[in-house]
Amino acid sequence: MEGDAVPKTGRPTSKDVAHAAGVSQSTVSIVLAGKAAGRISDATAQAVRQAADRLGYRPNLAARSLRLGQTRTVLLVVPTLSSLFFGAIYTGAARAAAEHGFGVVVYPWPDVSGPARSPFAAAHEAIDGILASSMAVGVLDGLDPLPRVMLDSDPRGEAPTVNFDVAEGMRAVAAHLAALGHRRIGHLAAAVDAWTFRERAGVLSAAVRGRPGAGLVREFTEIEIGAAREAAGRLLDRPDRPTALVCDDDLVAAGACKAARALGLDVPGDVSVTGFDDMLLAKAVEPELTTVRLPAEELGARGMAALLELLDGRRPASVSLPGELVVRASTAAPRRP
Amino acid sequence: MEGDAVPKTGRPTSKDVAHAAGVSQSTVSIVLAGKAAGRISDATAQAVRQAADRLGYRPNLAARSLRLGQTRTVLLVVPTLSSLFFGAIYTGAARAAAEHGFGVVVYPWPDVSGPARSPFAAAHEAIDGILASSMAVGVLDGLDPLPRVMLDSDPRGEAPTVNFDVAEGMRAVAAHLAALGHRRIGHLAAAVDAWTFRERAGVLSAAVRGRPGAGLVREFTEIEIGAAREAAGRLLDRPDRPTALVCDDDLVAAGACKAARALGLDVPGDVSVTGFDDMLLAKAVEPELTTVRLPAEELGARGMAALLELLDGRRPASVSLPGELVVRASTAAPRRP
DNA sequence: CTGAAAGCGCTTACAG
DNA sequence: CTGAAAGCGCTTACAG
Repeated sequence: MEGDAVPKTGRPTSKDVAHAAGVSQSTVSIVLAGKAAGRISDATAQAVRQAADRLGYRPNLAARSLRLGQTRTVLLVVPTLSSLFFGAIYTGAARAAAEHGFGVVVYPWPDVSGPARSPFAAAHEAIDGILASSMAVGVLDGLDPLPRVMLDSDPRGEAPTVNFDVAEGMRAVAAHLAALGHRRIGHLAAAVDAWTFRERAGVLSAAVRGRPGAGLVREFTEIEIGAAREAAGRLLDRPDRPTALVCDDDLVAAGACKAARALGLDVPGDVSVTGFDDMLLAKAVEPELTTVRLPAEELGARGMAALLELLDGRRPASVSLPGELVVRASTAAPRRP
Repeated sequence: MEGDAVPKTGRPTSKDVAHAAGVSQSTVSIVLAGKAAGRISDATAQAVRQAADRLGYRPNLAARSLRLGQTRTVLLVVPTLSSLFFGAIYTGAARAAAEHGFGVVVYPWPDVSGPARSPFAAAHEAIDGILASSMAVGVLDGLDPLPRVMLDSDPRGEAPTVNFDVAEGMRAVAAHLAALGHRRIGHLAAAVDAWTFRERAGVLSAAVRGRPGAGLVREFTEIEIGAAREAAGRLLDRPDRPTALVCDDDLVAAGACKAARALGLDVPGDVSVTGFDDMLLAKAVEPELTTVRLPAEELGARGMAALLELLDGRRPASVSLPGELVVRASTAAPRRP
């Protein structure tokens, strides 16, 4: 505690630790990197660790990055953070990254209300790889050739993908409704040009087309409560009113329920409604929503694992996570099938 | 386009640009930092910028950070990202930061489902300052003495704060309910040890105490739909059932509505319910919630502005953002006042 | 108006 | 088993 060289400028450096422990900077570096085994005597290693502790030493990451040519940080690009869904993806990704000593920087882009510049003009562009989720087609084209894994995206692209099996989820919705006896189906489709929504529309169309006597009408809507309500109203106003409304998102389903109620229609008595995602909202509204559970946190974690493999020089397999149908109170047999 | 020295290892450096433009590295640095005025001839500056463009040069941030001793990155610590509220704070903070060339790294902490380690053990700890929101008391104690601004936190701490005026918001709720004729008030209080909730409880107690003939009962609940529903059930089961339920969060209010419905009680006919936050949920449920609008995105932006001031050596003033009462359909006069 | 040099703090061959 | 040295890419005095 006596004559330790107190570093002049705030934080102690490895040089300070070396001085305090009476060894060289190289020794400090080797010990603190956990590479002492068979190279540094136990006594010396002990001394280094104690000195580091005492001084409160933490390595300067900028220097390490510069030397190593890598930052141990990856960028997560999501369309917005105004959705629990992407918050969950981040949480999963950050957890998986932390297990490997990596950090995650999120960038909502392109986000109307978010940062205006591209992720790569931002100050924190010191990055080893990119995880991008649910991007509209072409949004990421022509950008950095950094190692990249795509989440919830068209698997036919060049980058490895980690997806939900939305096709299976949508088929389960169609089968559930068919079993209940619904024949006139309305689809409240998200007006978002992304793989997942095209996939859902295609599967639902095919499923209904495959059933004799069944018909499908479709309206597009922003994923927003007011817009969803209006779109649902248009569907519900039709002379051949659908007995079931399949929605691309729980929020859209909430809007659909509001539209039904405004027309004096009971859910699920007069019209059944299904959602997609199974985030918090599905159980907050009344009736609670029949929906497809998409494990967003796991998607983030698996995506990060794949990216870490990629950074490690391996080629990760593309994976598809099952989406599970959760039947709650918003679906029932139609009154007059 | 002819004999440009193609950099060996991927990315071009300022040295490559210097060589391509036929100048020194210093000149490149000065020009690209925008400090050429009166120091470098226009022709030279032109040549540098063209060479940089052509090579696709982008400065290595690790090297810049090392040299400058600062990273132009700040850390945003929030309790969780499983809440739209904190997503909005991030969005606002990131926007304000980007305007000044700063990046923001979010860290949900302590978050059960999030990264396990403290923000300062994480890989991305290369940071100039900290913005922390809605932390439980003492959570940030004993950490880095980095410049810090607290959001939605006790203003009596050492760090500058940027807050909502929750006291005023809660007073508006109490006045609204009083004007409607409610006398028996139930408070569904968040079981979270944070400044904002203690403030709300204190203000509501005082407001009710100040009205002759009025009474207050309080139950604590996690901010979670199932827990809120149970807590609301306990309040609604009392012989002197409250005619109005004041909730610390819209999600809690949604749970309260469910509890009422389960008991055959109409909202707002038999019991009025108010929320707090006015995030998406408030308009997704039925009836739509009377609530206090808390401008979370603005909180993030103002907080970042304050932190940037602090990093600039100035001492920002603490600010308090008004929370506005939004009257919707979940409150009405009690049937038997 | 421009260049040569130092140095930020780290890690990793290379000597010994 | 340990140390001296080089070098990652940048910015900023300092010369000229």
